[in-house]
Amino acid sequence: MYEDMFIHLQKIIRTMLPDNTEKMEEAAYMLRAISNGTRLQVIATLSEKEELSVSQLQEQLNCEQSLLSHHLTDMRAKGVLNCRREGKNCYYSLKNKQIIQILNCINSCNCN
Amino acid sequence: MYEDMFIHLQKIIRTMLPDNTEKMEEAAYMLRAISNGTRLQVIATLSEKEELSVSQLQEQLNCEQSLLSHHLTDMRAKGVLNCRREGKNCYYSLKNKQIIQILNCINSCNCN
DNA sequence: AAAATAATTTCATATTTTTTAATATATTAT
DNA sequence: ATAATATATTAAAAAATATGAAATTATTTT
Repeated sequence: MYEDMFIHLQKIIRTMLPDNTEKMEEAAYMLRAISNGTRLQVIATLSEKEELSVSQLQEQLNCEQSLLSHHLTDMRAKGVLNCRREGKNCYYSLKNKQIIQILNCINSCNCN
Repeated sequence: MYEDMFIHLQKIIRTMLPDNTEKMEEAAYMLRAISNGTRLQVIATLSEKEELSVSQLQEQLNCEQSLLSHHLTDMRAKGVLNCRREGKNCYYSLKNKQIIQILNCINSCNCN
């Protein structure tokens, strides 16, 4: 559905004004695609391992097969992840590594 | 409940590893506190106007009274917003302006 | 071709989140 | 004290999301 969720979200945020209800809804919709423990784990794992099959992810995350597949399918549909089939396996990777920055930027803000 | 959602989220992210399920869940929980159109609107509006009463926000966002109140109450509980009573009015403000950076950083990342 | 493996899909259920309506509380104005 | 205004709370309904089980598809191995 979405080519690249990060770029998409970025575009929305760039052009959004507080009173633009639609844009805000869309940005929220994108954020919700990652606002889940398992999904954050997927993102964090793939930021380290580059590419992993569903079963490899399953092992790492200790997540039930079907549930993980549901999450992966949806994250792919929303442009968070990429998927490549090789034989029996499906290898998932981050569509855009910059998505990690959503986490990193929070990390690197100089607070007081 | 949470003193400052941003700081809290920051701490979690700083110390989180892909395999730390609990931390990931907590980070996701925090992100969900802002992954909603109305809530993003509140944040964006308060980043411009500093402090607004519920009815002022209501007007700006064109959001039903009770619904807005629910959102505000929850965002306050999760440390996103601050609230100050003055007479009949309750003035809400961002607890930590850096929360805008969650949006801004997405905006300012140099892509590809 | 049958069995095995990897992953997705479908469907039903559970849980969470959002929304609405009605009521309650707190403060100020009359 | 009563009425009016601003906001919060409670309770219920509606909508969205997450979860798990079973069936299905795709590919490889035997």
